[in-house]
Amino acid sequence: MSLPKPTDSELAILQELWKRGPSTVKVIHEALSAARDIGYTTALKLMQIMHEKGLLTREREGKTHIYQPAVSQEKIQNQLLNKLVDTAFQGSAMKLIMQALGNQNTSTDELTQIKSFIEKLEGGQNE
Amino acid sequence: MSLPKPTDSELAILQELWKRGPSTVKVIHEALSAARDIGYTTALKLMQIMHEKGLLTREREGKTHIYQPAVSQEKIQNQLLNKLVDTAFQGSAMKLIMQALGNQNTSTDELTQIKSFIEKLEGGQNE
DNA sequence: TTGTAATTACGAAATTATTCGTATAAACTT
DNA sequence: AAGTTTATACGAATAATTTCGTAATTACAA
Repeated sequence: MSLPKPTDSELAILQELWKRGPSTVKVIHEALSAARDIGYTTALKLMQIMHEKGLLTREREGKTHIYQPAVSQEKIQNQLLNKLVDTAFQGSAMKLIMQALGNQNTSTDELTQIKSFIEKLEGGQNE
Repeated sequence: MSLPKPTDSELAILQELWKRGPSTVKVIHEALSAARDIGYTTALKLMQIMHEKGLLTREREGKTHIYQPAVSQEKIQNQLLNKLVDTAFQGSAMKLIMQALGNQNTSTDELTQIKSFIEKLEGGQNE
């Protein structure tokens, strides 16, 4: 049974939690406020919903709740990546990668890193 | 002024149109029906909305409309890719690429293609 | 213990996306 | 021309997401 795909707002909250570690609604609300107007109870409600869905765990600490992601960043990234590959790139990860390489102006340094990563993969596959 | 981001249903319709070329609602409806249950008027309405939004152009031919994408596949792919990089990979295309390479089990042949594509990019950047 | 501030819980409004029923219009058939 | 078929247009129901106001609860302070 797989986890529900986070909505855009939910993903923004997960990002903050991955970055900051376990946090209160207050902290997350302040972080989100930097990027856009959002009421406190809106942030609260979103986090409550995420908790119900199983995207977050929480723990009571006095009167407040401390929230944490219940899923790894990598897992969610892969979930979103798979979806994009399927819906926009005809299921071909290679197409997506080429497109990303071509249009995201990656630095020469990064290109080198990617290349050596590929070589490592090739090594692994042959032996 | 940029084009609106297509929703999931809209993207599915764009995919069919990119694949098949200019098509009627009837044809698209049949294509979508292969993947999931969807009423004819639902498909029609979606395409009408996409036309209003500027995602599709259309031309009358007798009593029917022939629809076409008003945007290139590449452009939409980049739009979605950019969004994913921003919202899920901290703005780093390289992170996304590495993640895709690691988890989408790309074949050795494809890896080679990607590598030579990178080399071409590196060449272009240095000269 | 009463009051105040901070936090959560709840419910519902607002927004966006999806779905489809019914009415209307156009073209073809007889 | 009247009837049949095929398509569009329109409006509204349903569903999913986002939003926030208000009430209840908790902890702390006076």
